[in-house]
Amino acid sequence: MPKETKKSVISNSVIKRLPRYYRFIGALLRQGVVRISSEKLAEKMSLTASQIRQDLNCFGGFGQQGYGYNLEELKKAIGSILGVTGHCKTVLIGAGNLGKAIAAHMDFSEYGCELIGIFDSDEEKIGENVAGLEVMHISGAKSFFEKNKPQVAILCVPETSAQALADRLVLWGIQAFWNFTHYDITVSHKNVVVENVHLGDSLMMISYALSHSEENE
Amino acid sequence: MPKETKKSVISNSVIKRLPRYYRFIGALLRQGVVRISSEKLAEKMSLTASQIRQDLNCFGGFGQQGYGYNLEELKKAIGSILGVTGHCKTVLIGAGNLGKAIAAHMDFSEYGCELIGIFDSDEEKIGENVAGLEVMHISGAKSFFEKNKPQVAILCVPETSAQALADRLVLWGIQAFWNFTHYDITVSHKNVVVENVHLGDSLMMISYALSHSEENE
DNA sequence: TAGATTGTTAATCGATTAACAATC
DNA sequence: TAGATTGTTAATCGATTAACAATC
Repeated sequence: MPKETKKSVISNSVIKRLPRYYRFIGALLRQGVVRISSEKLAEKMSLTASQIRQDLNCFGGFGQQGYGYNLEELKKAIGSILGVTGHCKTVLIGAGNLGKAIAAHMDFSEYGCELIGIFDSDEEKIGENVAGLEVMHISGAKSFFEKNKPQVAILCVPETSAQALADRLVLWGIQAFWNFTHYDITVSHKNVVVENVHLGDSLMMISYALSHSEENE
Repeated sequence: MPKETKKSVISNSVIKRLPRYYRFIGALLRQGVVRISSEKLAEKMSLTASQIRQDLNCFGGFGQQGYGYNLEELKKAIGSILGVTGHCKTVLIGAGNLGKAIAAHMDFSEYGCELIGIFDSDEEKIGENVAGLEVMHISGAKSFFEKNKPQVAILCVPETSAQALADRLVLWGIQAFWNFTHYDITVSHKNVVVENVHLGDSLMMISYALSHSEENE
């Protein structure tokens, strides 16, 4: 029987690796693999066996000496650690190109979330159907929040409105942001969960890598 | 005069922080700030002054004792390090919801890239206008690549086609991937630049954080 | 039992922070 | 010149890797 929650504080480096484990384990299961040793998994993921064992042992002894790890068990365990079995009530703010694509593209339930409302300030977009939901005007957000108590806000608005909006959303009870804007929410709201998807930063890393690899050729 | 390229190998931790510096410096400039000390900047960015000085000194002495850093100079320096002045030729593969949104939403030139072609395998999408470009059929990609030599591929295809596609693209000369699929390109193509935008991973981090913060309340 | 492989402790490595002399 | 603040070296901290005894 695995002893859960061994360490009281898990380092951020470990946590950030969990979704990747979860993905690889899922893929292996789909291929019909039943068990795997830390060494074999390490090889597949380009990690060290040591790191895998250390990482997993932060949460409990999921393996068995001489056998390795049972993948089904492991997937369940990591899934429950990541909270994918939950359903955080989530709203999308900003139904532009990107917002719509996110709403339509993501299978929220697979990641422990549930999209329950979409808001925009543009009158033209109100009433549009996006991912099975009607876009609502932002002016109705406050009462919607009071009634439905969403915890997560997806921010897909222009940078100029992001700061003021984030302030209001926190006031209205939002506990976490999935932030697609350039605005750095963490700086002003220290006690709120923020996951930044700075697409521009990510793209710049590519131009950095390319401009510096050319030098070596 | 700043002495460029001081360290021969820059650690990844430093590089990943550069885009954030670049954003903050840009914002400060827009506010009319001319110079800043490492201490003040650290405060604004929730970092330590030490770290900022260490980071910047990997690339050269951009500051001046007793004065601090000139923001305009610094922005130019970091921009040129990041390669935003270049224009990596970029193609988008997959003109679904997400692909279209990325093409329309990103100002590629701001990040040192240039979108020169969009491909899809769905006959229905061919000819559609996305971000000023006509969607082309993937069957024409090879000759397009030979002629135009794109370096970067944005991958917005279903996971099932990602692996085979990545293999072909590498064969056709793609040097970097901006990867929006679940497939881990790095594992099979070690010498290619890969920047992953695993939106699912990012969303899971939110459900993790929320499910664990509730325990503390 | 013998072999395999974990869980865990100890050693190493790298990144961050602190301190301070150099200097604008 | 005196004050401010950098660039840089040294100290600390944390994360990764190696090693091995425990055990299935």
